[in-house]
Amino acid sequence: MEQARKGELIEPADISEEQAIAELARLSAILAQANLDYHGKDTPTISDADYDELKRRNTAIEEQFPHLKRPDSPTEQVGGPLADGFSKIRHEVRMLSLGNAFDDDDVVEFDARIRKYLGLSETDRLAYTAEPKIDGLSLSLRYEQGQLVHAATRGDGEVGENVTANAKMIGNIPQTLADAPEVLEVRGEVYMSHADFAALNSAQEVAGAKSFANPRNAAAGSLRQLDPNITKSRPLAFFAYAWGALSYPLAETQMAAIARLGALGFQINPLTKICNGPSELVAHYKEIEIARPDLGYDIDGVVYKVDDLTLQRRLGFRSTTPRWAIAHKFAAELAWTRLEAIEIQVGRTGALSPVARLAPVTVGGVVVSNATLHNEDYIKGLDSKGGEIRGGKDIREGDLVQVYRAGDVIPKVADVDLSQRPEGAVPYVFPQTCPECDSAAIREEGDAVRRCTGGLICPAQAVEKLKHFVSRGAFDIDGLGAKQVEVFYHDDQLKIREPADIFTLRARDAQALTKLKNRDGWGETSARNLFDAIDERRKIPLNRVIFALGIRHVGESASNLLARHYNNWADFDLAMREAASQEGAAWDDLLSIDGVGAVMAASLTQAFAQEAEYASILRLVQELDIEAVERPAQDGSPVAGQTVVFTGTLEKMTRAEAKARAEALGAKVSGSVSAKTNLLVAGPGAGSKATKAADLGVKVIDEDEWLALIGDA
DNA sequence: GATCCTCGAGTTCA
DNA sequence: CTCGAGGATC
Repeated sequence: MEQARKGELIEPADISEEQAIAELARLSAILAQANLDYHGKDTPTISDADYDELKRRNTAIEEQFPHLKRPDSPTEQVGGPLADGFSKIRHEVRMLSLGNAFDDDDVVEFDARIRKYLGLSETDRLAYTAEPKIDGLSLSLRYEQGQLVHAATRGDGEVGENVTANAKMIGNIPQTLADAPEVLEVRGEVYMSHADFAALNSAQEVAGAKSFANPRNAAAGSLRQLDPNITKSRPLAFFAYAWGALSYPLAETQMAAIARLGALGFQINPLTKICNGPSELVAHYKEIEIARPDLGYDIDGVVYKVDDLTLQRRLGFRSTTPRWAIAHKFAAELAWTRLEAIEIQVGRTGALSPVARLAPVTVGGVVVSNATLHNEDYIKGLDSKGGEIRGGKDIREGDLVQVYRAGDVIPKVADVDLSQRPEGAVPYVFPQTCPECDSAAIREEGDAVRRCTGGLICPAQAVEKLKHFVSRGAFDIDGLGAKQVEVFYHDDQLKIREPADIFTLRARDAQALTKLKNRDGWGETSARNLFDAIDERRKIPLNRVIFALGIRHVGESASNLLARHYNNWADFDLAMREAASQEGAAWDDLLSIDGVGAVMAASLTQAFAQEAEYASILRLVQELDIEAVERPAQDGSPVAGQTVVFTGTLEKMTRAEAKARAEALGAKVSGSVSAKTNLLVAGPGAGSKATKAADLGVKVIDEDEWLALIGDA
């Protein structure tokens, strides 16, 4: 924020009215941005002192020219996120992502998988739709009684951002629909054409504004404007290709449903075509690939979907992707650049990860200067099973390497040009000791990663553990992000070396020579806010605490299972210590949890058996008020005391979730159907268990009926 | 024992 | 987003 430097400011008293107008606009923008940075990110972009100074200046000018006060004046904003951007909208039907195919074989496999799942032979007819995959950003439009009521971005698939006002500014999105279902969510892609993109960028240049790297960035930037008038001035368009919630089905096939959307007034892609079998799909893919440069908009692949909607329903979903669709991606853009150095990073679990430092190069519209090298074998040109990658060529410092962005995101090294290898380049020697703490770095038999054995002695591991501790699914303390934790770790006075230290920070600050509020970038208010935010988190649910401990193999999902099983800290703590011998009732009980195996159990109990680590855990727990997870009353639950078996694919919950939920309701969950079974919940793909249940006269219901039964529909 | 699926851990850049 | 690996299922 260059312009925010105090030295460049003119004294308010000297400025003209014109200058005041410009200055108020500028201050309002800077302060709004600072607010966003402060609340939304780990590191404030300007110090508290600068912030206060700018705000004072704003007030002074407003007092001098009251009539120039802006409607969005910073003085009118009371604390809190001034514009946390957009409100949130929960999608009634989740917005999923797609699985990927990278070559023709993947497409053949996709078809084979579906046929197997549906019980079709190779010769049975199975139609797919194939359409270009637009490279923009997805948007969900909700219409009620034919009126556009809201528009939301994909977000994390569950909750998106409310961009209704902006969506209404997009020319080819209808605001009203004639003859549509009472509820209709239309999904599609917002994009910008090449011509419009070029025109926008030259206009930006003339106006002295920054230009966009590519049409997708331009489209994303234009849709996520707080001022809809800016969106209006940007040439955005929308292709419809799917739907979410619906009051009645649009058609019986994908193709007909899309045609219906076209008839309702949405732009649909003319290159959508019915294909029978993998060879026709691939043929259409090649056609689209040839047409690609002349389409006038960016696409990054071709999407295949099972055409028959009944079959789509039968195929259902995996956790984040539908089984009935796949995206066949075009080869990623490649670029050659020099690999300047290989550096080693140490992660929370001690994993040594090699990273390539590259001479900056543009790949797919983004400047890349780092790339992941995964592990020791990857550098050598070996894959996990001892096979070869890059034709077995190893990577050396100084090499000319070809990089691409996997999934258009993560930079990787695709190839090495041996003819350009500098003379004297030697094979990379992977360190055998931790570069941060010099402890031995050991690679377990059969493991791909080498790990630092320093444990808590290793500063890198300690810092990464702390970063994990304050991360989103864990303690998530406002104003204490990864950056701050690292600073505090190294601070001589306010040292935060383990989680418990966070909670003693306020008390220790009171004793410190230089109090936090007197330091650079801090002030009275921000220091107090931080201490308050920390105190607010003392009361915390058990599952978050377990996750925050950062025990290897125990992530968010396992923490939820454990918390539900043990219900409160005292019981969990006791069980972990009793199970330390890795035998006996407590150990068996731990392993009986669906989703917990021997490896995870051993990792867990070790953390509680190891003296220093356990002491650190106790110091933390002492500072907290850990909430037991709610265990719904079991009395009167419709499944209390019953034995339930799940089989087939569950679509709305994982098997582990289903089991935990059923147990919470007092049911016993078993793995096989027997005479004692009361109920079988069968998803698609159920096999022998369903047959056996029928033989034994056990009641069989599907997932939806189950959810309705337990009142979770 | 093979195979499918999900989770955990690590990674980049705007 | 992707890889590796743990866990469940057949």
